[in-house]
Amino acid sequence: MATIGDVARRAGVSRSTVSYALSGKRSISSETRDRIHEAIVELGFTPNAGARALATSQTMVIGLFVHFFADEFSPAMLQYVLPISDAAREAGYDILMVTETDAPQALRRITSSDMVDGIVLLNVAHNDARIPVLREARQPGSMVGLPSHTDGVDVFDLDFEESARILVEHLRERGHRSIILITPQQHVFERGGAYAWRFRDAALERASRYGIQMFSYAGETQQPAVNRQLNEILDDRPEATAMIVHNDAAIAALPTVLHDRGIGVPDDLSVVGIFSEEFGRLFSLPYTAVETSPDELGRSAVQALVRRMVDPAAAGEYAVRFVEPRITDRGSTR
Amino acid sequence: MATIGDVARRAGVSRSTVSYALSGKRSISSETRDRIHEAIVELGFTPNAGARALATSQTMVIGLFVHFFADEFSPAMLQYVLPISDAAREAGYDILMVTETDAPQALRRITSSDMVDGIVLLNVAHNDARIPVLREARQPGSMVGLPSHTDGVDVFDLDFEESARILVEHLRERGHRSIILITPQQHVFERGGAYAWRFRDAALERASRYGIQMFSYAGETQQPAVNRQLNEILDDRPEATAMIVHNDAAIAALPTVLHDRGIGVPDDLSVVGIFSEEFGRLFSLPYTAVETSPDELGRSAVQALVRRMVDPAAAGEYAVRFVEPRITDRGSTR
DNA sequence: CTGAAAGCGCTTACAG
DNA sequence: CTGAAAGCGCTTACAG
Repeated sequence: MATIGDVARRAGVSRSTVSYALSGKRSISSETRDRIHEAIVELGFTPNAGARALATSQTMVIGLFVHFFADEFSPAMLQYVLPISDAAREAGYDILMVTETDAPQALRRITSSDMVDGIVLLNVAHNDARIPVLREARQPGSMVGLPSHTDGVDVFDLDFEESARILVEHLRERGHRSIILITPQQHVFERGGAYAWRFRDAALERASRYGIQMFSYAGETQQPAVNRQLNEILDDRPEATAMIVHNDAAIAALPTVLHDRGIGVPDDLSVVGIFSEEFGRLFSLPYTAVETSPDELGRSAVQALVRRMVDPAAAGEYAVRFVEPRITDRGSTR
Repeated sequence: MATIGDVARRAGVSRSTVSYALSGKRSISSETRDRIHEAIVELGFTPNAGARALATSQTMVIGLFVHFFADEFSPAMLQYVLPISDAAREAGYDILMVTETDAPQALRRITSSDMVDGIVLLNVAHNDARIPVLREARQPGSMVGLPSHTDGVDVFDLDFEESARILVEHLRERGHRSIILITPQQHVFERGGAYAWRFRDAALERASRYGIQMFSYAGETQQPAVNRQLNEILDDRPEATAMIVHNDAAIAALPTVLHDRGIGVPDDLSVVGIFSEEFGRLFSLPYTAVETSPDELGRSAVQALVRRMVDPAAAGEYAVRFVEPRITDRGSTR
């Protein structure tokens, strides 16, 4: 493979001149620049990334940490990964994707060997074991999901409390006084997925303030349990006139279940959910819902990280930023 | 950050000795080894990946190229990505994930800057623009999916011809003489997804050999078109007693459509498909199907690549390997 | 069993 | 506007 030395020789200049021609960090006469460019093309030269990283202490790579839980409904995760990858590339970074089970150890390995310039964490839990490791790393970190301790990192998440209030309010305005709430799976609570209780608690609080009856259930994960549970809940609560679903597996299964029972939406039951537009399209979900904006969240996390990698001093205070929930009315309530 | 020099000084040895202690490439007295180990722990030393890559010409990173088509039914892709990531890590490699639209250019960038030791391609098309670039690269390449030109790369794919034959045979044995075939979307054919016509052509060939009537349709991609089309097809072909579905979006929608029409499986219609076990679980698909084995395919591609990266000479001839289809009987035929 | 030195391929002050 | 040289942090023949 051609090195910068080969290019320099061919162009009859020094290696430093080639380097500067490449970076544009000092002015070069147009003649030499042309000769260098020619030599580069002829030799098919591309700077070696490792050498460059060693010289500059910059890898132009972002480490992306994703968890995939075998027992979870996974198609949603991709909606975060893609915008993150796109946003990174737009800023000139590549993505090192890490899916290891022992994420804290992998995080230590990747950061302390300086394989990346920054870290994005997905699936962040309330007491996330990756956070202390990240805080000790040289590289800045950014994430989607709210951990208990947010100092030293940039945090982005949907405003789940407000999302819950919007949906309860939406149903209250339409006169509903008895509502079923399907929350994420029990293990999401156990694992510390803060969005689960942030949404549930806000919904319960708002309901009780209005004297609305709310029946809360932690959803099942896998079929056929999901369908069975939905049926049991509907049997249990014939008085409920509406349903709030904060659970991907449950909402994806709901159309079939309701259809089987001959329950019409919104005539017999009002249904609202919280999911991304793309998820809704994938499963043809006809329900009014709060948009979870994975695209916006992923991109924001990368942009904040890039700002900090480029200029740690100028990036300002670390912050928790909540994306404002928007409701999309699909006519599934009345 | 501590360097190998810091460790050497602290342990009172030379840098080379530290390096050899790390790699185990020559014997070290147990005393010095202990002193070195102590110094490493005290200083929290981890070798710099860039420096190591520069010195060894090995990055221990694999480039993974994935396409995500906005108009495609995407949850299936993740089933390949995960096993690939796992298999890579087991062999000591990390994954650089590239999702760029202009994949050929990205591939050239990544390989010629020596960011990776090898390449895995997903979503390979018949006339894939990435293949010529890959063939010119220094790094070996491995892929899932069958391109028109396979020299210089390792290729893994399901045996789609045999899959089609197995399913036609399965229905023929049960006396079916009139079968609907739903193939992948039209754009999959246009884009050169060879699996689409390999399966379809083999199915048609086998059907015609037995004098079985087969009605072939290219499936729709997005809802609500998917449901509408399935209904039209069923209206069109009341004489059909069975259905073969080679289309993720269609098979995911099928339970609802059949239910709505009051068509019982297998009493009124026999249905077989071709999808992974995990995909079937995700959508609760009750259909007998050929298993697509994304796990096995992804892992095999990585293993072949690792063999070639470790010892290009010993890895032997490049080959196309087809995974043998296995049928899982879920009782949806008779 | 261990060390001194060269080299991997870049970038960037320092000089002119 | 350009060059010679030092340095980034490793590994690995070469010597002893």
